[in-house]
Amino acid sequence: MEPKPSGRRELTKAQNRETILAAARQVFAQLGLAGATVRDVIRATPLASGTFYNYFKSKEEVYQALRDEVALRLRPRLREARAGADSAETFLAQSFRAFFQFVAENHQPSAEPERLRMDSPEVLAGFAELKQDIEEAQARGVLPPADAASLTAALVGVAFELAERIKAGADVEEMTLFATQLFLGGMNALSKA
Amino acid sequence: MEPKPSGRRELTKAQNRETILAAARQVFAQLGLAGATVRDVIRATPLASGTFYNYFKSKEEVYQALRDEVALRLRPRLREARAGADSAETFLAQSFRAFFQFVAENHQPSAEPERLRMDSPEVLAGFAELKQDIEEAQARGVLPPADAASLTAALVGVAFELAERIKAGADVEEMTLFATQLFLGGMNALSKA
Amino acid sequence: MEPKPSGRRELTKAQNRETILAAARQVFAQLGLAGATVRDVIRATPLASGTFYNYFKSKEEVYQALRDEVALRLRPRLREARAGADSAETFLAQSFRAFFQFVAENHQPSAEPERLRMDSPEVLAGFAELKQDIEEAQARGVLPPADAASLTAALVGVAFELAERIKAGADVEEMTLFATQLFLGGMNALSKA
Amino acid sequence: MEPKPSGRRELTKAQNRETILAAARQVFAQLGLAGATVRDVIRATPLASGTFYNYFKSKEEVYQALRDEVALRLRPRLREARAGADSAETFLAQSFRAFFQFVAENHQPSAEPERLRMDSPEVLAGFAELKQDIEEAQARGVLPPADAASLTAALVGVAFELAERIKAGADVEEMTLFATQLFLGGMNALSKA
DNA sequence: TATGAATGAGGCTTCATTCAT
DNA sequence: AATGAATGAAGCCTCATTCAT
Repeated sequence: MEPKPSGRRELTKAQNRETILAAARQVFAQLGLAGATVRDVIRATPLASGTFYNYFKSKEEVYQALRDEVALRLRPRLREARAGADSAETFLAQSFRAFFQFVAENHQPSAEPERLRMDSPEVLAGFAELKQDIEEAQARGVLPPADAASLTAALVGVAFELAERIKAGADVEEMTLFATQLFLGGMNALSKA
Repeated sequence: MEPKPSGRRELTKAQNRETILAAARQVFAQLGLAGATVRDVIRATPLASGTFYNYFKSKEEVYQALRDEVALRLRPRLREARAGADSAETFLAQSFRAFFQFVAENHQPSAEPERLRMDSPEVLAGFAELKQDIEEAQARGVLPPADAASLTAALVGVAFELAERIKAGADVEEMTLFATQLFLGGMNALSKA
Repeated sequence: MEPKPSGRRELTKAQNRETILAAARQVFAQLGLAGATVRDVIRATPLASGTFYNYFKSKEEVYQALRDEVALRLRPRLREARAGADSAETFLAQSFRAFFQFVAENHQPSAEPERLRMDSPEVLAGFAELKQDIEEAQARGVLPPADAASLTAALVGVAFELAERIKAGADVEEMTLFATQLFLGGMNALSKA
Repeated sequence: MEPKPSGRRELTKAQNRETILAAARQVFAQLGLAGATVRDVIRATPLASGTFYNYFKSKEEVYQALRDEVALRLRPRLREARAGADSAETFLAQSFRAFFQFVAENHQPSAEPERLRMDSPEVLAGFAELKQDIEEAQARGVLPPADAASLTAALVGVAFELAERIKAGADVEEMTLFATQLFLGGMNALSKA
């Protein structure tokens, strides 16, 4: 009498997971991770409270999934941006542009300026990847030599901080140009020291 | 509802406030702002629960006091560092060194790498001050011209990100040198563009 | 934060609501509304503290539910009592008797002689109904003319005050007779004035 | 070196007590006895919290003092009203008029329609006094015979209930006339039964 | 006496989580 | 798998009251 559990069920499962993630995205943006509760997330959903636990063990797990999702969407774009780089300038400019564009597309005005925490496996992997790409580029002579770890940190720092200006309305190209020239000149100076 | 005989009267008001702040510093470091509760803070204190509310209205208020306190100790050191600068190199080197030294002295190992939120009035004022000093240094010819807002953001981003390396054990002088040269070369390039 | 295995599932929702109301009735009678706390009510129940909030938002809401419940049981009896009245005497006697009987049946010895507050919608509706019935009875000539609002107030005042004597052990019939004659004679006098 | 504790001190003491009572009157009117706290009363005062306990042991004690104060001001007026009564009509009319006038003068618009509780010694004494006066008046032939206890209850009930109408703006003389005639006719009927 | 900070019991409520349906 | 009522630990905070000054 029951219809056979076709693809319909699978779809529902995936949909429920997405429903929860979407609600969490919104709730975290409004309330911050600290302020949000599992209840808040559930309430922003047509689902029942128990259903949440079929998909996630805790608020933190959802948060983590959200961060990974971001990294998952961002990393390929960054990798691609760096892939075709045959000069320091293209390496930098394409990387910054890709990041700033992503920020511009995805940022949602949030009551909580909660800075993205960057300790999830996916995000850390993205950083490691960047460091590795820098080292390779240095080896290929595309980037001048300099301590890769510090350089990675500096790039990340500048990127995140200028991203705040993007969120506040600054122009993507302008920020890209600024960051690119800063690092072009800076790396040049570092390699001569 | 009956108070106990006490004896806690030996502690002055200011001392109690300090006691709470110290406990909060430790608790937030261990649990993070999100994870910590007012109860946790009180428990890390010899005081009674009600006493907390004689000094702070909420966890957030303590947190804010803590951030302001940091800014209050850091700002004079940064101002002083920049005050005597008669060249771009000294401006940058002394600023970075002061900041990195402060981080090295004050950082406590924390389970939560929770990045300092930078939206407290004191911290924001520190940023505004930096931007203004940069503009003045540019006017005096000490720093080459470039968009001061973006430059401030970039300096802050690099400083905070390299500070993480300091916390992880990196050398203050090394980081100072790296950052200084990065920006010396970078600003030079920017001013020529 | 771990719920215990339960077993409480045998009680239906409606039963739980009744359980809380019954406990509240008892607790309010003993401690008075002012003195009672939500905790007291919960403690007089086999339920968990959180369960209370599945049914009522506050102590006041329970109190209100209790008052309405009383009015809900009393009003039909009073209406019925007045319905068949074809003379002033039956109108009054049956009304007072119904009320005094209700009080005698339902009163529980209470530490707090807290007078029933009469501002709940249900109770007010009961008063309005009485006033209307009085006006109709006056129109039909069953009751002599007199200011209906004042008359209602007077009837209510006498009924409530004599109810105290009932609670203290006075006889229902005796009080009914007293009140009936008082108003028979009184209304007569008023209609002549 | 200290000025001798003249009458100044006595004045202050009495003033403080009055200050607290006045604050309590207001606070109870706004918040109701149940809702008001000692803190609320203190806050409505320029005094320190500890000072409260030099004058009263608890919120209830203040409340009781307030009720007694009312009874203390009302009783003499009622006694006087009845003193000169040489007929049932004057006995009733002067009593009701005195009471309604007192209500009209003293009532303050209150968020809480909290009915005056009538179990304080002072208030009960007032009732006993009334009952006694009624019995005396019956003995003198001024009032017709009827069960004095029930009659007292009925008078009180009507008086309090019509007082609500006074608070709502009804006219003192009108209510006095209504109540007087009701009881004149009513007692007459009762004495004949 | 007056003050007001300290106390800690205990009020109110929400929370994460389970589990019978 | 989905539901949602029940649970009770534990959060938040206010309260009455004391007592050193």
